Amino acid sequence: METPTSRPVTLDDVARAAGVSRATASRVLGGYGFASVDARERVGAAADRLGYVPNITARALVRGAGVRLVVAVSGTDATVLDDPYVDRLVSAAARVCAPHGVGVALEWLPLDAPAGLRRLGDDRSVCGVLLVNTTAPVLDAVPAGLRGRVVSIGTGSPAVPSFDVDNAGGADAVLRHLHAGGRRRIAMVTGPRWLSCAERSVTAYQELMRAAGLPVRLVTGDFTAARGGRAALEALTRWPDTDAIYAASDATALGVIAALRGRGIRVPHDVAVGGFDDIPYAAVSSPALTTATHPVARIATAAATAVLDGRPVPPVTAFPSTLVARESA
Amino acid sequence: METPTSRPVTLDDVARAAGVSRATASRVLGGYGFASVDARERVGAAADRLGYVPNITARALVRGAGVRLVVAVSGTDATVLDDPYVDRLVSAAARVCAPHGVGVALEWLPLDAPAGLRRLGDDRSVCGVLLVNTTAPVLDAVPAGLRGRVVSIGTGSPAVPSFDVDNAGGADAVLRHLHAGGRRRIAMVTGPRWLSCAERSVTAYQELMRAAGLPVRLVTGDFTAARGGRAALEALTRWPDTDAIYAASDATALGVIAALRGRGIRVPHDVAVGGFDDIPYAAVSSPALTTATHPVARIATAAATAVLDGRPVPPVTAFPSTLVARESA
DNA sequence: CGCACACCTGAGAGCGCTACCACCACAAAC
DNA sequence: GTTTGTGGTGGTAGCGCTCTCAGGTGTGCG
Repeated sequence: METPTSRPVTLDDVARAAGVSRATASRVLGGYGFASVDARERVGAAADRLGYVPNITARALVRGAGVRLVVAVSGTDATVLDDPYVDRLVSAAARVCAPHGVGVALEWLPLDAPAGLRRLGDDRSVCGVLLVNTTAPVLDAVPAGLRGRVVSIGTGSPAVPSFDVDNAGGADAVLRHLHAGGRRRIAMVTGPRWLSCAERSVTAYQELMRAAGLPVRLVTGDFTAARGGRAALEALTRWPDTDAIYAASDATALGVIAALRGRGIRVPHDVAVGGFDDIPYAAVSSPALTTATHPVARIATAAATAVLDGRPVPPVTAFPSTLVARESA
Repeated sequence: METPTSRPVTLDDVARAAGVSRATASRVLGGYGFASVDARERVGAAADRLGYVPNITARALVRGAGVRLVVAVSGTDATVLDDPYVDRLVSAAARVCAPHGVGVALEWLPLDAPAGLRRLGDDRSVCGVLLVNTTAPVLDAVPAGLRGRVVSIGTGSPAVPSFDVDNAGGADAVLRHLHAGGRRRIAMVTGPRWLSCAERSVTAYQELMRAAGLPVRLVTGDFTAARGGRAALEALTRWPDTDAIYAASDATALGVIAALRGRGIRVPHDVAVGGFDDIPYAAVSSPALTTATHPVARIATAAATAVLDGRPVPPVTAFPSTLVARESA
């Protein structure tokens, strides 16, 4: 601020201005070790008089700390990065990381790519990794150097702690609501079948149907609206008496509703529709979508915080999912 | 990979393994300066045999380059960071930055806060700033040290180049479509009035209405669905004969449609609704939303690339917005 | 033969910071 | 008086990398 030259202000400048050594200035600004009240005051004053901002890069280098948190999303191709769910995750992580001087990078991790993970483990500028939508083989391939710096959002494993919504609980809540509403021939549009965390809601569906003596009607989806619409039509073709459709995501459910409307099928009169996620648009769809909550931002925040803190975390952290009953079911 | 100790592989290790100096190894791996074919091969082989990954932090320090790109979103409070639009921006930026070893941080920039900007300018670990939804005063407060490293998404200024969708063009396209459909009493739900890039669509609306001899009916919104719904009701109360509503965002439009449905007003039969953004859910809403495209990811990609490249960019880059006619209008 | 001009290489000086270590002053304990 | 802290301080060795510079070796040309 005061420097006539535009040369950035360094710790040396502050130390000199305060009449102390660089070591003392570092101690004061870093808030560790001893420093007299006098020194603290002089350094503090000099620092904000000069507009000193510590150089995160230099600090990270000497401390051996990373400056990037990588969000690695597994999937068959790079289009998995286009999912609004990923957007939300990245955004929440970037918000948590900002005050720590850490930035977030987003990468696609091919399903069969331990190589990509190894590179992340060997990269000293990476302070942590958030594995998203990953599978057991990928989790098993996590290199030792990454242990403790990586958490999974979704599928977990003994080696990698996981953060996720209670998929089974959320599915259960919506399905019971459907059942309580008198629906007895409930089809489900799933997420990608290779995604084991998504399979938990499929399992919940299957168990509930069997327990209630109801038919199991599964159609594969991929969380997108377009695929959801096609899946709904497919379900109706295979089982014309279907009176409810449970979709594994709200986007899927919205696609389902649109497809049903296109066929002149009334929701919820003819077919009830339930979703999962409670995205902002669920409340304003027509009809308003009955769904279960998925606190994506909170999950990402917790996961990023865990990595940033570096403290050990429990192997599984499940966030509760609660029913939001609206009009569609 | 081969190292028995888990000590990370450094350039020194590679150089030693290849039997050359660190300088030569650096030249080969950095791809600059001269290096014999022999040296190139030996260094390359050693590098991937040892699993060498350059330490971005050290490189950034010596080069004086930053490792973070900050997305700073202006607004009256921190809730502006919850907007899916911001999520999309951050995610796209994070994707572009990843291969460059740069991470993205997300911050809220209070509307009256040049201080926050100055700190970013003095921070040597910040390689660039993406200013989002900002205002002229903020733009004027951009410190000299940040010039050339900052671009704006939305409002621009002589000092800061901007990237944005052609707001006026998109608004125009939707409004003309409304007019062509026979609508003559068209109300508009705006974005936040302090946001000058959003005001461009308001201006387009006003000009078109005046040119066509139609009444100007403005209600203030804030891009959210909830506010859109309230705004629609307000418009209908003030001007009961309104036959079309143009919303400044798709989220707003979805809220408008939900509110109209709640009042038993048919869309588009009684009131036509047009939006702006063409979010994924616009295609599956009921009725499907007529809107104009807003290539958010492309804009963010271009903006981030511009900052990363560091080359001068034209003062204004406008991305075309095209009409997507669906059912709601 | 000498000179210019390629191509190629290694030594080494930092980038800005942290943290280890040695040191000093002074007070309390022996 | 000596020992043992204990608060406070500065010197300085790096963290891993880039890049300048000085110094090679070879080839073409006057």
